[in-house]
Amino acid sequence: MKKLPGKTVERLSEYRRVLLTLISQGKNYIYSHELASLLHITAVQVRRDLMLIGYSSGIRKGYDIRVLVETIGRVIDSETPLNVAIIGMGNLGRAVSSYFRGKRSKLNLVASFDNDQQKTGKVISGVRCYDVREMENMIKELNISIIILTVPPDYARSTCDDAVRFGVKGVLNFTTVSLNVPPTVYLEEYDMVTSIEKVAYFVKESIR
Amino acid sequence: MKKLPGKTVERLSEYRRVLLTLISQGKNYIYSHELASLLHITAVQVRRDLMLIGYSSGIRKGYDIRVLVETIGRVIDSETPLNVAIIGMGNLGRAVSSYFRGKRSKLNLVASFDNDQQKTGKVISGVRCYDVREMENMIKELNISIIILTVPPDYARSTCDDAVRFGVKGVLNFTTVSLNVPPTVYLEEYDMVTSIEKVAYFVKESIR
DNA sequence: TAAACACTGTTATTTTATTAACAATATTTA
DNA sequence: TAAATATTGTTAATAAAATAACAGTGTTTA
Repeated sequence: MKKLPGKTVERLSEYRRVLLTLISQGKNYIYSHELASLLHITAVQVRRDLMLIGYSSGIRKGYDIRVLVETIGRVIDSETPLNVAIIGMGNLGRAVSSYFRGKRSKLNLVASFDNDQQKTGKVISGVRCYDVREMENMIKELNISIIILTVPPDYARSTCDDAVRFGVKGVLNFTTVSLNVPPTVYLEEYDMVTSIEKVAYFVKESIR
Repeated sequence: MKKLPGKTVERLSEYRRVLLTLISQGKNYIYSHELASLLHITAVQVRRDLMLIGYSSGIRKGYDIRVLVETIGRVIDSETPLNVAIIGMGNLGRAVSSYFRGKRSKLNLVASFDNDQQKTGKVISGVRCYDVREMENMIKELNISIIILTVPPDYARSTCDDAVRFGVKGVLNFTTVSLNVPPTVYLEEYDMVTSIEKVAYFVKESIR
């Protein structure tokens, strides 16, 4: 299948998230307009995304939620599970760990790293925490291909460079520092201050 | 000034973030292509964004960083500061607090809320933590117009509804639950699991 | 069972966002 | 100081994303 636009991948992930909660609530079928309204988008958007992944319900009483979840998984999940590590087990690292751990069968959170001796060697928020100096060994040994970077700003660049050198292929950067990676590595950056400022901007504009 | 596209607002916030660190490093001027490369975008993008906010350097040796920061502030910041509260002081709430507190002069983090008696009444990560039952009083008393929602999923909807009822105008939702707000309220949602899945997708596609 | 309806899948259109092109001009160099 | 260069600001072109339109077809209703 042709590589999907990033926006579509994001929405597919969101579809699955709400679909999984609907399953747990005992729902079996869902119309495109229902799914759309749960995510504040249009039904056309939903149908178009599903068209892109080649999914068709055939019937006119909505999509079979289980089948849809499975189809989305076949498209966006890796066939063989990918191993993930969190670097920096401060508040944010621990938050990410508890949000994420065990949620997706094809993404295993296999390790975390920190330089604080109080943390290393222990299991924190469900993940074993290693000393950052063990990064090279563990990335190779555990075949870690994705890191989530939640270290203090001063350590961000060097830690990322190291991880890339040790073979990591994807980086999710939550630090306030903008990183550089070679073109063979996928980098996603998120800055929560930017999100807050965006909210503030539109609030300001609306109450003007 | 006409309302700016959300994407431009995001980039302006990012420009300012890197410009502030550059100032602290003693840099005074910056070319559009330098700023662009720091954020992995093109120089045209930068110049176009600045055009949108009506900023012109006049000279050909880059933008005066201080002036640019000030101009961006005039556009995206509220004239009178906006008050912000974090609801839910778990790991994520505390992380947001330390990322954000004191960073922006026009956004004051004035309170946090939790239902854990161990936390209420104390100052946590630099912010006073109130009992959620005090939300109505405090939102009104402190004139809180923006909330950052970092509560467990089960509390997300009701907490958001309450806050909106008490007068909040902007919501930044970090929970895994998709929310509904009236059209007068601005809602921004971020799901870190989606970001991780996006990274995983592109990693998987690149190593195929 | 026939007509009305509702929903899907897909193409066409519109809108938004990004990139390219380039004239104007400050700055640098010879 | 004159020519060459580099950078900006802006318009034009392109690309990407979202929306609208609608034909086709299960499904429901009378």
